[in-house]
Amino acid sequence: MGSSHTQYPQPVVPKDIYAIVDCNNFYVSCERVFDPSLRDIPVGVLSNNDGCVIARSNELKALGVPMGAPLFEWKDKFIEYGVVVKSANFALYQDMSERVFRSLREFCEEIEIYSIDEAFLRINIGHKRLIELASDIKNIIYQWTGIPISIGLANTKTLAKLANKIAKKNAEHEGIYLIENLQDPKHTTYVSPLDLDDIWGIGNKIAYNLRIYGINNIYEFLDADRHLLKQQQGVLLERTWLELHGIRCYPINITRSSKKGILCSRTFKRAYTEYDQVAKAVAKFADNACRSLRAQGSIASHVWVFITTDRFTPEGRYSNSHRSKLSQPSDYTPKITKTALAGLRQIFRPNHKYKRAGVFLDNISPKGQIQQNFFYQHDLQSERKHTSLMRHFDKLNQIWGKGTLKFANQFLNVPEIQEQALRSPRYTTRWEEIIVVKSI
DNA sequence: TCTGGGGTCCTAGGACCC
DNA sequence: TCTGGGGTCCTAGGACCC
Repeated sequence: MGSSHTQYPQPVVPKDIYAIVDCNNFYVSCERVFDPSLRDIPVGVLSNNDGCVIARSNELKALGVPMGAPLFEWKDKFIEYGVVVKSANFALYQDMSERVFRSLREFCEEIEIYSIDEAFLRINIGHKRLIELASDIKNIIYQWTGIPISIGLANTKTLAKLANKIAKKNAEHEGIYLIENLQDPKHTTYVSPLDLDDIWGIGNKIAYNLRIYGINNIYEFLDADRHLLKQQQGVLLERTWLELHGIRCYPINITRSSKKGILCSRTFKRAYTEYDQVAKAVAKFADNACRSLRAQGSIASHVWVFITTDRFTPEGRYSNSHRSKLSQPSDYTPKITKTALAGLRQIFRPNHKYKRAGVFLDNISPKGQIQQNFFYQHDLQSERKHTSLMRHFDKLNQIWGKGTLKFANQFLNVPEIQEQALRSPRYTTRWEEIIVVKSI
């Protein structure tokens, strides 16, 4: 036996475990909650302008329809297979998302909302029957919201994401999978068929590069030299490697951090050639971006505006952007809109067919924390006035519906920007569209 | 012809995620 | 005819300063 004086590093016994809760085919599942006739048939949800497929039911995936499939290319196949497509209804999805997370909090207070359909949970190891607990969560969420979920359990976020992928792909696990140690041979059956880019943090490009180094699958990646990975691909890949070995690099962030940039942009249904058409769109995007900015209590100091012609037509391609620094950081819609439009003036060129535009607010900081610039002290009073005006503006639009109040520069006489022929009613957010359940 | 070195800040671009 | 939108983080390189 070794000397009792020798100190060996003890294996860390985790006190908790991470779970990722992922809503299955979220947008499709939301549609199905309110329209049961969509169950068990291939369903797709479409992007703005009903351009391409952004969510697919399992039945649609089984037909080989990829993410982002353009509707016009697939139309005939869809008709042949009896596929139902729906226009995206983001207000509904956002509302359903909040319901799911509210329900999750009944089980666990330490939640990080990672995306509209995913959350990380920190579960105390005291719950030793992990699978049973996960199973309870899954059943209750379905019961309360109608949304099916999958749960991956592991010691790190990256492993939990991998476990989740396995849970989804292998029906026998009923949507729940636990990885304590990825090297354990019991996982081989499920891990071997996965590709490098099934790992969270490894995309197309890095998977391609790894293959060049002779790393072709997850097990070869695990055996790779950590320092070499860092040297060739950077710290992010090193962290991925560590996380797969069970070493935590990414903790669960319970406090929701505010956004560091806010973007609002759209592809137009038809190309615009006139300045006024593009300007109207830009004004609308600036307005939307300012709303999110105020909603998180921030101000921005930089305003980007960008325009671009159709990316699929090579001839006459033009795209440009302009960045302005505000004299003072602001959340005031008229000021930001004016700045965006001034930027647009700089980059707009006639005789182009513009297909897309956007406004991006950058260098964001919390409101009220910014030091007043000495030279702008006299603006203080007008700023207070602006703040009060925007508060009322937001309040009224919240009560009476988005778009009740608008600024004049959005009233240029051009057609509506989006077309969503197949959108389902906003069941949960609009009184006039809510489902009426007849009582007996 | 030759022509320092180190630090910081900013920006653009790339890669990833959903 | 018709091809989404909104984020994050890291890094390399330039500007600028001493």
